[in-house]
Amino acid sequence: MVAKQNTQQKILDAAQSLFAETGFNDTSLRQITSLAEVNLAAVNYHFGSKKELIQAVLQRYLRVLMVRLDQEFTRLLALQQPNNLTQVLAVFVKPLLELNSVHNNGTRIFLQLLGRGYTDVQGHLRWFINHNYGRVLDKFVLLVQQSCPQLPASELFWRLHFSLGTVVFTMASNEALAEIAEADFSEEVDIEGVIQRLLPYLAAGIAAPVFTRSYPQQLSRSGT
Amino acid sequence: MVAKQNTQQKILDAAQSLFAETGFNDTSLRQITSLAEVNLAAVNYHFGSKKELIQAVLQRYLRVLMVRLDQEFTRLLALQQPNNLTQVLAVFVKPLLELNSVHNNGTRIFLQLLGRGYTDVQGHLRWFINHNYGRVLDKFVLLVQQSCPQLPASELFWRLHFSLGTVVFTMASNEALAEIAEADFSEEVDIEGVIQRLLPYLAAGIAAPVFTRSYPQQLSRSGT
DNA sequence: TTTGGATTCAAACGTACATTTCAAACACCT
DNA sequence: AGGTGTTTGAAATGTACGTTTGAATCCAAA
Repeated sequence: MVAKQNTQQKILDAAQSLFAETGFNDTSLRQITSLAEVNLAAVNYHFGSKKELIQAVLQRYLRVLMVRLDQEFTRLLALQQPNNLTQVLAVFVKPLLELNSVHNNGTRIFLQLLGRGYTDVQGHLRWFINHNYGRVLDKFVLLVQQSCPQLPASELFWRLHFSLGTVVFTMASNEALAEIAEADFSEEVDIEGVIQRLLPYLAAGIAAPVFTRSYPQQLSRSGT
Repeated sequence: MVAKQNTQQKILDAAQSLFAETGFNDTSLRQITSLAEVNLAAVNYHFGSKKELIQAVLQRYLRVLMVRLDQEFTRLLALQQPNNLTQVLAVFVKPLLELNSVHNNGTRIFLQLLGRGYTDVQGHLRWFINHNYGRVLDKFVLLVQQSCPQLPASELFWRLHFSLGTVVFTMASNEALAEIAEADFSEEVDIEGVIQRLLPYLAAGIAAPVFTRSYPQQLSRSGT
């Protein structure tokens, strides 16, 4: 009984690190089982397939995160008043940082996994999250809508996905960026610092004045 | 002579589409040569290896784009005065759209390739671009610095990479996003429209007020 | 028309992968 | 202690990949 849990945990722990670092497709079961020090067949025995292992790795975090996010969103919605956009975005911070209780560096690993998932296996993770947690995310969209009533729905759609891209890419490149930042500015980079740098950027981007047609015509005045 | 060019072109054309759609690692030479209707060995004969094919695909666009960007950056720098940030960002638009003359849908394909390259093969493309075109990009950073003199260098570094993430992720997910947008808002989505939507978002994010330590403490007080 | 380098072709090579198999080892229950 | 269902182990299976090979074919210059 203990042994089974142990093997599953060892696989999950090894898998998440390799997945976060190298991506899902570029990490082999042999690398995972070798790092986890378990037999190659253990993955298929305990999880069925590589695909299901990927889901299990993500679910370990998503389950915890989404419950917490749902709480926060529901709380803000209950206030029955428009909330400041930065406030709305800031509710992500605590639930995300609490993922460190799921596992060491859980926040960083989860966000890296998210980045990998959205770019590696095109469309799959997007569908999975929307299918399982769409109701939670709808609350978030509603909150943003309330705090930016001037924003058309389609513009909001694009800007939220721009923001998703910002987060996801930043986290997928986290290691490289942190290295450069430490070399060029000798500043220590932890995941919380990056998140805090992200918030004002995202808030300003989402709430930016909307584009009007006259805009690009002005720009291209010196040519077509 | 004609035949050789023809085969190389056919390979490049087939490869770029598949790379953009499926990613570099998840596209096999067999898929490429099958779509191009050439022999499997042709890739290794004409390009040496898959890695060199990837570089050739990217270089076809990078060469054209970087020359044009360099022109624009140099022109703006010569003005000897701070330029509006939106103006600086807008200089990307024309050179990017001119990639459509390299190939049909060249702009979309190149940006998708860029997205794939920055996330698929971790660090490789970043190094390649920095190594070959670092001097061009430095001019861009200088321009942004001039238009946002209040921004510390390290903050600028992060925000430019946030922006890179926004662009790159948006383009890598372009197809999925366009589908959703058309289904939910029945709006036609072309690459130019996405770029024009991106500009105000990026400009606002980059120029956002800088984060201060007291900031999150204000937030938890329930309102600004 | 012959020649010789450039290109194409079918086939094979070696490697790595996810998954399966089945016997051995294990843990728990009576 | 003995039997049962669960877990582990080493090995094999079949598939797909990037690359290589060497003969066949093409094509322009002699």
